[in-house]
Amino acid sequence: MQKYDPHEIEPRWQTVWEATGANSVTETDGGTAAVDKPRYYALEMFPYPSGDVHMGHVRNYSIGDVISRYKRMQGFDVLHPIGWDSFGLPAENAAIKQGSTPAAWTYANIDRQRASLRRLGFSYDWSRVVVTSDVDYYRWGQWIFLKFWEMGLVERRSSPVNWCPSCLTVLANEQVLGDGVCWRCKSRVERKELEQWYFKITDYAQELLDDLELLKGSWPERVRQMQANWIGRSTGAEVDFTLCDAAGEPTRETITVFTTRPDTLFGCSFFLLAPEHPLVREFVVGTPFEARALRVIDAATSSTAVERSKGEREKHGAPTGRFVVNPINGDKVPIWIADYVLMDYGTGAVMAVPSGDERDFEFARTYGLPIPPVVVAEDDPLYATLQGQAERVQEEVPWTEAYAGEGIMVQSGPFTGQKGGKDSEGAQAVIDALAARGQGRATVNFRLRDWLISRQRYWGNPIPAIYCDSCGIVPVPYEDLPVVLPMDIDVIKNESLASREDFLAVDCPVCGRPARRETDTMDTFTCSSWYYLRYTDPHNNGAPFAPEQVNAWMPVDQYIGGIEHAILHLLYSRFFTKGLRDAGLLNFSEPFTRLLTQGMVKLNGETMSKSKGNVVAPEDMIASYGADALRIFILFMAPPDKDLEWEEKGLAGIYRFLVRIWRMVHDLVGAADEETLYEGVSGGASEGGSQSISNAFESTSSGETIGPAAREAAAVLQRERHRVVGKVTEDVERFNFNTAIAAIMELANAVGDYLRLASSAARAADPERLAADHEVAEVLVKLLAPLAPHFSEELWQGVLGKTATDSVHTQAWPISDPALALAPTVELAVQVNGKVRGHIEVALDAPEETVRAAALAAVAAQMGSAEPRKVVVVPGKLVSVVV
RNA sequence: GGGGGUGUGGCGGAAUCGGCAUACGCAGCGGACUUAAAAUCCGUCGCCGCAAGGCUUGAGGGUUCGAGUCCCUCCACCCCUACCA
Repeated sequence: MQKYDPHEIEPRWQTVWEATGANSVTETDGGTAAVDKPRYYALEMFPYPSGDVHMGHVRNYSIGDVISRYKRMQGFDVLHPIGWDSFGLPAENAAIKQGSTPAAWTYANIDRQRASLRRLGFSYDWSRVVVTSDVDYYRWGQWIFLKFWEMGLVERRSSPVNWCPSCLTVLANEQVLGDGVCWRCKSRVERKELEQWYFKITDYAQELLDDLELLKGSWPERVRQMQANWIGRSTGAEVDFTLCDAAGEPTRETITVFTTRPDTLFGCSFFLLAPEHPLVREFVVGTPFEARALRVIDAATSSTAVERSKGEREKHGAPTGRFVVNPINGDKVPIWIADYVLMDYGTGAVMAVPSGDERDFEFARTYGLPIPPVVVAEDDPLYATLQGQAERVQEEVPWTEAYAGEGIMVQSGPFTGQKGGKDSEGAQAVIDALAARGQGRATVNFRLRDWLISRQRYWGNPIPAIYCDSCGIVPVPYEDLPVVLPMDIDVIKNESLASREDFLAVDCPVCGRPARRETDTMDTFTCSSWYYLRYTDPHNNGAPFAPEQVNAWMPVDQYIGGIEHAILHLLYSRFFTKGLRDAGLLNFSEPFTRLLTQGMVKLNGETMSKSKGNVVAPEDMIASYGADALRIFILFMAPPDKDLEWEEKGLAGIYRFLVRIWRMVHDLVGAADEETLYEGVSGGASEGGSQSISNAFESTSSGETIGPAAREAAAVLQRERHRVVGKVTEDVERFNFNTAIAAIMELANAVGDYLRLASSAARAADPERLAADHEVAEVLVKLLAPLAPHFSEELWQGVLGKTATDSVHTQAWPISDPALALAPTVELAVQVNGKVRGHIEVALDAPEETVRAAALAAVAAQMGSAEPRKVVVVPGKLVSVVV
């Protein structure tokens, strides 16, 4: 018997599988002909080539590989691709640090990661690799940009953004550190008004929200909730307030606000504008209010969006000296500037109702503004006081905080007495009254903002636009694509696309005169928003993908990745899918039918990270125990969606498990010899010895038949086999890989019990026995095939005597016969008053009366003279006696 | 503040529909084998107790013949999100 040597076995099978195209899909003629196998698209989020493969990748890709291999054995034609998300800022930073170019650094990392993924034995179709920084890919990203532009989904407009004056680029909010400095150079980030490119994802806000319903049950609830919150739909009303001139007289102009509580309109005692609101300066310049107002504006605008939301909650504001008229009651209320009003939500203007809104309440207290109560809880003493009161109370309410809940409207003119609250009858009544006068209307607001996609960065996909002095901003014609990104930009010398004349210079496609190219590149999230579509047709030279290919494979049946992408990547991908559908290129609306978000791999309760110096390198683990053991271990230690605690001893245990199976399979088919059968484990740090041991073989008179205890063990094994096949199948379907592996271990334990009792000589002498044993060995190896592919293939072809054309990975998944999993008798627990007091063994099909009698007899002693009041018989489980 | 989640032995975890809590593994302990060690194999392993027995799924209550699981109250921790009008 050969020793289990993963270091020899694993590379050998990897080479064979690649040479035979074992992991490619079976369709042959471009996917147009019907394939008799059902298709299955298994996808893991592709890696960013930031360095070596880490344990998070191993976990992510192990999950995907088990699903892929399992589905293949179930008879599916499986698409299981891999690629690299290779544009992005880290490449530029690393290039500067290492004196290299982003391209050189990126492609070197891809090569290293590719080698690691190969060593792990993942069943990728290596002929379909997609690398987003390859021109063959990103040119189609440009094509999609143009398509979206054509559809009106691209917009170039001005808005306040985070700007790093040292890096000379806009930064995403998450790239601004908590104290308002650039994550890379630590210089102070500024708010700047800049023209940028946007994708109008808000056009799809409602559909992106509605379609989350389609994903119910197949996406984690958490992710659906996060997306729903992010989209943030609010129902309410727009209300038009009439603006007064500097003298305080009403004009014909109005300012519109959005509110979710029109029922509180009578409680509006002041009116707020965001510091960035264009009207603010107009109001205060040259007035006594100017100095104070400017201080508030400066303080608010110099801080970043992040700072403004994370800093202390103290509210700052200043009066503008102007007034508006409340359309519902004609009240003239002052306009203030407030730093908690956001310019980019709603209209940038807010009607303040301090009695009904916590923030307005705080602001009113700070600046001594009135707090008239308008919606009061019925059981609040204030309700009784105000109910019949004719005169309006503008003074402070006796509350210490605003009341934002449901209640009854008071001091609200004709609406007094109606129910108030969010989406209440009162709210609807107020909307109707406003609408009748043309001063308001029901509306819906979303928190979702348009997607700012332009970056002043070199290492990204160039935006295909041209600036012409006479024609303005012009799209690059489709036939002129790709706009090729120069690979040799010297980021160390601070070179950029803007400094490259050969890139910049272009003739205007409309008028033919000299023009300049756009030098901004696209956010890398645009690259990852459609890569899964390209996998279905990765070498297409005439289009991003052919409709028949993409529609045949998509949507992805199972998507697997980290929870950190719960919002951005997954939302952007959903948007792209809907956009491309509306472009007529796709016939589906959601890209990922099922989503699994895997947990993190931790060490001593902490996330592994280079900076903490607690990284466990997969390559080291492969070197010690092999890829198969590593894969099983990472799946065994926790359910896939939970964080898992790394423990090297656990990995050694899995290695021992594999060695044990290795021996058992040899033993079952009579390929083991006493000399080597129980040889020591040679993995890890220890050297193996070669001591054989004598087993407690049951002695038989002739040595040619197995004894009664062994026969019983064989019967148990047979039942275990069917039970475990059923259990593993169920568990893999549910992604409970940890319990699937535990079940295989249980089968191994049954095999061990059997082998210990039945001598190899006795087994060899009985052809029927030998055939049954061989079958058990095959089942064991097949169950392990998705988990430990090399190990299983070696046993399949090397020990079970199968041929190379008969790979274990093309075998049919084993079938369980539930009837054969059942023992002839079952043991039932007998409870007396809820406590287990005894056990009985009864025939599987024993009638209830028999079971009942046996149970009562078994606990007669415990019951004493007491008469049973009630007896509950739960077939196959227990008998519960009440006395 | 809002949303989501988690709490079970020394540790990772199991219990899928309300039915014998602690499967499977790790660590530990005892034994066999060995000059010895490693490895392997066998046994043991929730807590208290010499035992009989009692107790045990974050705490407390409830429903039920029966609750880790369902309901109520509370505690702790984690994640996400946040001046969204």
